[in-house]
Amino acid sequence: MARGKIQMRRIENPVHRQVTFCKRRAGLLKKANELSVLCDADIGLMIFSTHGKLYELATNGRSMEGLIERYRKASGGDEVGGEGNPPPGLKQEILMLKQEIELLQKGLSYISGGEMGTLTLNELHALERQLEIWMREIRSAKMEIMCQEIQLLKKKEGILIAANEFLQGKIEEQNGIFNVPPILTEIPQSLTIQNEIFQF
Amino acid sequence: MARGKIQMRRIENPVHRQVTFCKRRAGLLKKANELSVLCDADIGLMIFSTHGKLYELATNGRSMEGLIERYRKASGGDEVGGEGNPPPGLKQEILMLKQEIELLQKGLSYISGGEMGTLTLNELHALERQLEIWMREIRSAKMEIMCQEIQLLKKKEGILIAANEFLQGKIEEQNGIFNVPPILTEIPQSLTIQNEIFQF
DNA sequence: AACTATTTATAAGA
DNA sequence: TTCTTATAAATAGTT
Repeated sequence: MARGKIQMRRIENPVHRQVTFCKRRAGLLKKANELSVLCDADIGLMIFSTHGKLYELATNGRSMEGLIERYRKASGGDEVGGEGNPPPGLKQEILMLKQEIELLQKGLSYISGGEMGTLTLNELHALERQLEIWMREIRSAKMEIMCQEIQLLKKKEGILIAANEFLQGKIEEQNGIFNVPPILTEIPQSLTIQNEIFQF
Repeated sequence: MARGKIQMRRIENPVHRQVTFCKRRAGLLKKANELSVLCDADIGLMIFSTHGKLYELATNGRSMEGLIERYRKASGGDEVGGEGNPPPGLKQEILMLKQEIELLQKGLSYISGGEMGTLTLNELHALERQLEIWMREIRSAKMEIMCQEIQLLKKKEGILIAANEFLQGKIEEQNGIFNVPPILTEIPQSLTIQNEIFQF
């Protein structure tokens, strides 16, 4: 928000990221406090830095524990922990997933400052390949959702344009000789919804 | 912050207060999300309106419950622990990993032909970001290992070349006038071990 | 819900 | 980290 816009995604440069974290963390805490004071709201805020350090705020003299209790009551409370339902045929799937997660756990504990040498180069390769696959799958899932959305919006667009033309006709019909210019028969590219959807 | 400053105390007019609550609540949630995305931080935010209504945010695909668990460990920390004692500070790590795995499991069950609609687009975005981070980390871990290996191999190469030269000298010395061509004083680039390592 | 005149927040640079 | 400053964002008061 200054000296140029920034893209809303993870800041790659670690120094920049750290600086921004400090500044925006302070800003966020301030805003939370202001909202609390101005509107008499109780706010609990927990911020965990990438490395796990905690920054917290509980406003109006509340304790975080108290707010957590209230959260539990307010958020629908006790989820029935019960199980009752591995859809049959999925057990295979689940076993496979467990294995994949096992690999991932190993990878994560290695990555997260765990002991060196826990993972071999080969295991790292396997992990990387797995991640690439997952990433591709996630991307295509995302794409599918977005495409559906686009289809829907295009359909809506078509309907609106048709309606517009119809109304246009009506107006011209009623006005007889008055010549009313078309209102919207084509939507400028820059306003097309795709641009919003793909900004993620 | 507009059309005039306001005092930083409870807004008395209930209508103004409600309007401001809406606007600033939206702003706060947005800011929290931005901090999370830009700096890769996990954030939990609970807002209770004056009348007790809850508004919440848990970023990066985390669950509020998971964040609360992490909060408990990070803040008070009832360090007693039963057993052979995980090196302090690692418990944080473990909690974080548990959350990541939670997210991953969700993602995997979705990916692996699970029911559509289990994951929202937002959760997919979070997953994708997480995978990208892991991938980067794995790649740099791999790089480090490979670089070490290269160092090692270069050292070995140096030693072998030196030994080779030494033996060469010995032979020439013993053979007197016989002129034996050098066997290996330089390793052709194409045979250097780097090429094998980097082909992954 | 929209609209803007202002106030704030903050990215980049030092 | 802290300060500065040009700019982007948020938002108070109004319609």
